[in-house]
Amino acid sequence: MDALSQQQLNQFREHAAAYVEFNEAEWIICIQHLALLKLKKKEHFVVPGQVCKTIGFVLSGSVRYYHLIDGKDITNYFSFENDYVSSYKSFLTGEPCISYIQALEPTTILTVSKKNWDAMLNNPMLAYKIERFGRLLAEYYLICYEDRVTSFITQTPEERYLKLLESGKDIIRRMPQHYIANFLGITPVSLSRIKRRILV
Amino acid sequence: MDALSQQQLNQFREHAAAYVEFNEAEWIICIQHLALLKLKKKEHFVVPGQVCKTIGFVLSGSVRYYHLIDGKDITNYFSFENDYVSSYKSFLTGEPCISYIQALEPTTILTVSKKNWDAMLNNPMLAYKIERFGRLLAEYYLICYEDRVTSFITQTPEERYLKLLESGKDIIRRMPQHYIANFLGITPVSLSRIKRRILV
DNA sequence: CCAATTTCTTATCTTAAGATAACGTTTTCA
DNA sequence: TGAAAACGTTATCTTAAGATAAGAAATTGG
Repeated sequence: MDALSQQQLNQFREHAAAYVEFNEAEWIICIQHLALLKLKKKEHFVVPGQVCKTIGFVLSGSVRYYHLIDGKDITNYFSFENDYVSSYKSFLTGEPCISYIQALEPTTILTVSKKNWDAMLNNPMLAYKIERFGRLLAEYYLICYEDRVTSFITQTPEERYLKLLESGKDIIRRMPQHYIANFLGITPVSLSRIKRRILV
Repeated sequence: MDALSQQQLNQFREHAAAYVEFNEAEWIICIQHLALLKLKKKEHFVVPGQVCKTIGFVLSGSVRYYHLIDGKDITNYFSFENDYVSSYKSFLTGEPCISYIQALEPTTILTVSKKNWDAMLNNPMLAYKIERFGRLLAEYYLICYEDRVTSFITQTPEERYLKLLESGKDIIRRMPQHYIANFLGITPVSLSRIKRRILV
């Protein structure tokens, strides 16, 4: 486990500032709870059966969430630089994960272990701001997932793909098509057909 | 806007205790920020275009979240007694809602307006516990939505229905089938066929 | 209590997605 | 750099979902 550079800490601090700003005293305590995780391409952040013991902030690189169902690899989600990464359910509840999270390229992640997360929540110097940070973070992802559920309920695969073309530039640009297909809830073959239908 | 009875306040307090317990001093301030909303059957908690200005706790009754897409009514979600109800995205961001939330029967809801919610977050007596309450609430629904997205990605409609039979007793028992169908991401006709397939 | 509405099923037809395999292209990495 | 793996498209066949309509059963509400 390497040490975090000043630049990496600043990158996180700047993005966290969207939720909560730490003063110097708080920040000094805070950074004692952070660690750096480097993943090589294809290394896993977590695998099914394990409890996800950390929550991470992607400093660089990208990860993919996926399931293996009857031997088939099904992509569920992506996180890029400046996104957070965790199997939230497992991290929050302590239940084992059901999905894989894998680095798609060399990836550096700032991590907080569950132990340190709880320590910060119990540290009077930090508790209030960490509660707030946690609330805003959970609310952000709640909204993401709410939107995604709505898209499954109200849109066709073709409509979901068209929407992704508009608002999912990172995913479209950086992810292979068969991952995107799963993310949209369809097979790669089906996405290929949709693309052709759209051209006509 | 009627007053909340002691019993209604206790009902909420007991359920909120799963997230945070208020002492008497805090509780006295807290209840000044709560209100009671009674909805008749088919009345709306919020409609598209409106900003959702309250978050609610269902004391009794039930509500349905739905969209009108090309004139078609598509059910997205349900809340029953002791669930929370809100168009979270709209409540949290101040953007207009995109869905309807409608009472399915006479329904009583304990509500907190956005103004009062923010007031509690800014009240030093309450801020910490409200932040915590908000975090745990958002985390709870985040996990619900995460599971639901995963079910769309990894399961067939038939598998989703079988799972709901196991773990969605309230929905199965109390909701008409065409609402359940939409909730599963399919049409009512399709759900009817699935039910027959399962019997054979 | 009865007419109106809602709900569910069934049937038919259409459309699109899943499964599988083949093939050419691109990428990977040893 | 060259063999292997990964990727995207296309074709075929199968399966299931969507659209629509009709009719029976259940529920509702005046």
